[in-house]
Parts: sequence; C-alpha cells; structure tokens
Amino acid sequence: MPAKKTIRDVALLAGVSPATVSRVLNDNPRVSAENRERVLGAAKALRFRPNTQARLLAGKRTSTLLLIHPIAGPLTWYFHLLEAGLLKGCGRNGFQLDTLMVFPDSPRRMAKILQPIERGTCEGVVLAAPFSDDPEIIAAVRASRMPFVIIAAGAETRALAAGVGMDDEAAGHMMARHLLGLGHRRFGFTLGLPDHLSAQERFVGARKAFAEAGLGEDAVVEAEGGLDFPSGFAAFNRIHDTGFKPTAVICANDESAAGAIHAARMHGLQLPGALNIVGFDDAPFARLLSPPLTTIAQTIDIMGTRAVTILADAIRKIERPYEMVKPRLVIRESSERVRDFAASAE
Amino acid sequence: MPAKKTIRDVALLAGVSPATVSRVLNDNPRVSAENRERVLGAAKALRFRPNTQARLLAGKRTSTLLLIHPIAGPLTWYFHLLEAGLLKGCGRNGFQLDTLMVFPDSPRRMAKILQPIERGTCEGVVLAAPFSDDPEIIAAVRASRMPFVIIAAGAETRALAAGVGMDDEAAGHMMARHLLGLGHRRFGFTLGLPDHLSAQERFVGARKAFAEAGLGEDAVVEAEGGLDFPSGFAAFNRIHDTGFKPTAVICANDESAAGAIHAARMHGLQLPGALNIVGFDDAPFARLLSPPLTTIAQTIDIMGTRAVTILADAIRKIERPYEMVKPRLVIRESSERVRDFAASAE
DNA sequence: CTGAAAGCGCTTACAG
DNA sequence: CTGAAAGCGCTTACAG
Repeated sequence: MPAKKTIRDVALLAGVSPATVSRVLNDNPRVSAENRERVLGAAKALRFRPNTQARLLAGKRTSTLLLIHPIAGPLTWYFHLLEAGLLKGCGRNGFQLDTLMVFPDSPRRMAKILQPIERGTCEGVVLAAPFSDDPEIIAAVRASRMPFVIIAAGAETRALAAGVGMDDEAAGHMMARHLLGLGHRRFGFTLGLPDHLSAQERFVGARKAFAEAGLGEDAVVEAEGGLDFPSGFAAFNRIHDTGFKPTAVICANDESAAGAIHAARMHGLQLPGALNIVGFDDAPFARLLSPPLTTIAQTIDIMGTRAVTILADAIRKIERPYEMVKPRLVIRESSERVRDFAASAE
Repeated sequence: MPAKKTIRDVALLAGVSPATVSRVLNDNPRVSAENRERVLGAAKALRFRPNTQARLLAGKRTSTLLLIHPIAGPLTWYFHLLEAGLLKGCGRNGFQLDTLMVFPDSPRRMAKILQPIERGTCEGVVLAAPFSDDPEIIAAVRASRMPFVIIAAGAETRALAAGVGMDDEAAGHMMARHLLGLGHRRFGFTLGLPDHLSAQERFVGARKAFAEAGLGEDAVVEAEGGLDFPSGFAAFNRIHDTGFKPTAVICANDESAAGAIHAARMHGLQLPGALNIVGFDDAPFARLLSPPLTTIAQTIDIMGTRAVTILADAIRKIERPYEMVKPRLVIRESSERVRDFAASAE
C-alpha cells in the first residue's frame, strides 16, 4: 500500500510552507493566486487526502452536526431516508453526524435537546418534525446561538428559521386536483395527528381544490386519524360507519393509507374498482401495496442533503429563508378514472 | 458550558501520569490494580470522555470498519437495518463506519472491494450478500490479511469465515411446518435469485418439511423468481398459468410476496380465503400489506450489531465460527387454517 | 500574502 | 508497573 501523503509532502512539492497548504485547503482568502494553483496542483498530483482526525483536533472543532428526531414507532423509513440524505451532505461538507432520539411527549424533551447544544458537542443542529413545529423549542435553540435548521415545519415556525420541507398545501391541492380530474366528486379524508402541522396543511390544500371545483361541504367526510396503519384502519371504519360513500379516500400519509386499504377490503370493497385510496410521501413500500398506491412524493433524502448545505451556510453566518420543495404526483393503480362505479360504490 | 476534561485532568486528580491514564483507557494490562482503580474513579468523577479524534490520530489507527454491500434496487430497507445495527455496534466499540456500494455484476467488483483494503483505509470489513456468498472474494480478502466478517452467507462460504446470518434452512422448514399445520397440502414456490444462496436454502428446508409430511412431488409447483415486486408478480403468474391450484404460495421474500399478492388479486383471488401467500424477512412493510403478511423474522439490525462484535474480536486475533441466528415465525392474516376453500380454490 | 512555531488530546516506544 | 518525551497530521495566532 502506498505511503499516506501528508500536508508536508504537498508543501514540499509545491515549494511552500505547510501553513500555506493548510490555508488553501481551508479556502483562506489570504493566499496568492499563484500559490493556490501550485498547492492545488501538488495535492492533485499526490492524490492528497487530508486527515480528518488531525484537522478536527488541530482546529478545535467537532465538525459534528446533530440530528434531533422523535422516537416514533412508524415512519422509520422516513428517518432512514432523512439520515441517509444528511449523511450524504455531511460527507460532502466534511461533517460527522450524531443522532439524538427524543420522545416528543416527554416533559424533559426541552432539556434533552438543549443538553448537547450547551455542552458544545456539535456545531449545528437539525430539528425534525414534530420538534420543527414547536415555537418554544425553536426559540430556545435560537437563544443558545447554535446554528440550526428545521425540517418539514408548519407555517408558524417556517417563518422563524431556515430549513427545508415540502409544500404540503400544494401537495394536498395537487392530489385533490388529480382525483377531481379523474371524475371523483365524493371524498373521504383521514386526518393526521393534530400536532403534526405538515399533515394538516395537506388537507388545507385539498379543501381549496374542492372549493375551486365548486364542491360543497356535503361532498367530504373527515375522520380523526394518525400516521400509522392502525390509525388509517380505524379512520376508514369511522368514515364507513357514517354511511357516506366516497369514491376516493385521501389519507394523511402512506402508512395510514395502507391501513385504510386493509379496512376497505374487510368491508368487501374492490380496490380499485369500487374505491380509490391515496396517500402522501411515496414511502418505499407504496409501490408494494395492492393496489400500488398513488401518492405524492417528497424527496426526503435530497431534502436532507440540502439541509446540510443550508446548515453549513448558517454556521458561516449566511442566512437563508426556509425552502419549500415542490411536490410530485406519483400515479399508480390505486387511483383511476371514475366510470359507472361512482354510482354503484359498494 | 463546562470546560472539556482531558487526560491530563484525570492524571492530575488520580495522581498518576497521562501515560498511565491512557493505558487504563486502552485496557493495557501493564497497570497496577491500584492505579487502575484510581484512574477509573477520577475519570468518572470528572465525567471524562476521551477525544476520539486525538485517539485515532495518536494511535495511527483509522478505527474504521467498512461495509461492502451491493447496489441494489429493492431491499433498501434491509441495508438500512443492517447499517443501523452496524452503527450501533460501532458506537459501542469505538469504531466509525464507512460504506462501499458495489455493483454485484460489475467485472471490476473484485478490484473495487480490494482497493480500500489495500489502501488501509479501514481496519475491518463487513461483506454483505451476495459478496458473502462468493468464495473468490472471500479468498482474496482473506489473502489480504484484513479482518472481515460475512453476513447472510450460504453453506459454502459459511464454513470459511466468521460472520452472522439466519439459519435459512430452518426458516424454510418452520414456514412449511406452519402451513402444513394449518391444513395446506398444495403449495406454490416463487424462487429467489440463483446466486443468492440464503434464499435457496429456505426452499431446501421447506422441501424437507414436505417430504417429512409425506407429500409427493406433485404437491408443489415452483417458479423462477427474484427478490423484488415484479419478480414475485411474474412468478405468481407462471404458477397460475400451469393450471395448478395451490392453497398456499411461499415466496422467496416479502417484496416478492407483495408482488405475488398483487398478481393473485388481478386473477380475482380472495386473500386470504381463496389463497394464502407468505414471505420471508419480516420487512418493515410486511404488516402494512393487505392482508398483513405472515413471514419469518430475521433480526437484521441485531445481526449487524453482533457482526461488529465478531469483527472487533477478529481484529484482536480472536477467531470465531459463523453464527446462525434462529428464525422466528410471525403469524399475520395472510395465512389461516384451511377450511373448505382448499377444494374451491379460485 | 507567508513562514516558523506552538499546540490540539491522545498513544507508544523508550528507559527505568 | 511507570513516567518523560516524541510524535500523530493538521490549524492558527504571531510576527513579518
């Protein structure tokens, strides 16, 4: 195996001091263009890779970003994807990633979140939902002067901090338009959790689309729900029990849609054919359901990568607004043009 | 924020030199019991946490483990779980984790895998399937003298190296026994990929159980398949086209089972009721299918954590045999007692 | 803009 | 078994 190259080797080849090499590597502007060229050339020629450990040690930096996310039963795929995206961004930007899991309902959640920030074990923080929705937490983190970004935040906190998230209202609007375009006129809704604002906004958008299409209140039945399979199952049953016969049911997310699909089958409904069920997120399993699920994709991993860039800027005191990612409709077999079945539903 | 404690602070409080503190921290046996006690006590009192960067730099070690896994479309959940388990183990054992993705069919796969090993950018390697099934790769890695473990290997390579995996033959046997116990006597099989040995072994085990139950060759129809949704879909259709009417179809894994479920529905079969379909893995989405899938759980994350321990031992020259994890049957709604439907299948 | 020097927190021969 | 010292590869005031 070839001997490891160090900053000294590069300095020797470039004919400068190690300090100058270090400056070039760190984008320090106080280096002449000529020396910069030579150092870069020498580094490339030697295939020099700086030693991360040494950089961190000498720079007295942790170069560690901290992801704070909820301990939650469902949606593990969501956090896997988010983490994968963050890791990718960390790799590009020379950061490490630590993860802190917090119970969203714990009374000690604020202390839990603030502890690593006050100890200085990280240089920046990524707040995932539902923490990104909580103005108190945002205020406390901001007061600590620790750079941070929020992911998938609701309207209130979005105005307060940098971050990324999907435009959920647009997503809801897009899904409703899709179904309206297929001829649907009677809808069911299974709602998400009250404290998860982004799920709420999906329905705000959908309602707008219904109103624009001239549908009245009697065209829609909502049911309390949640973001997991059992919640979707129960919510569907609640709609069914009202006697109202929607031709399409919009679920808060894909997991609850899976539950709703199963509930609909238990009632002997043919899917699709007698009923359309759709979700949000384009979870990895959405295409594995029967029928494969029509849904709205949000590129969570890409959002994670983007979040690191925004956070890296925040660390350098570059301020940015919260960024809204455009939703994308993914049409699969679970939605289809309304033929005569609308009349014969069930 | 409290000042960071260093090894010097601990040495001062314990009344020894920093070198002694370092030895205690590294389990060096050449420290008197008395000094060990004092150092440990001082470290605890000061809440001392050694600086990883400095340790790695001074020790000239990378403390990095390398996971080599295939670039594959489906089964991403599998690698997420494996990685999560490995990361947990790395945390406990003071390792970092790098991941190298390799195309299993690339002609350059051997070179890709050997490169980081020869460069010495890691201290140990984790080989995931299908690389763990390849005797050539095993031999090459062994020849490099780099410590390594294999995950989910077939019988041939299992005898050659340390690692962890489920006992797939036992898993297949267990699933077949479950279905036989429910009264099933006519079976369909969708096979996995030919080069993924652990999937093959599942069927070896199942066939044994059928033979033990006195079933003949005519009780089973197999179809070429794969490990993803489309493969399962196609494999089911192939079985269906033969005219054979199984009461239960055993699929190579959960993703292909999802495809088979969808195919069965397209043929108008009621699930369950007219047909049982089961899978292997207990993937996170298995409970989200309609019907929720009966399957065999393998604790992939725990296997990952265990793999790090085994690899850490290998690095210390402690040899271990390949470990087989016991499968666990997860019964959900997709399997049920055969009533009269066996006769009226379809 | 540039270099010499000190230092980041730890490990490890070396000498005892 | 123990300590003084050198050094891991880099960064950053400091002085110019």
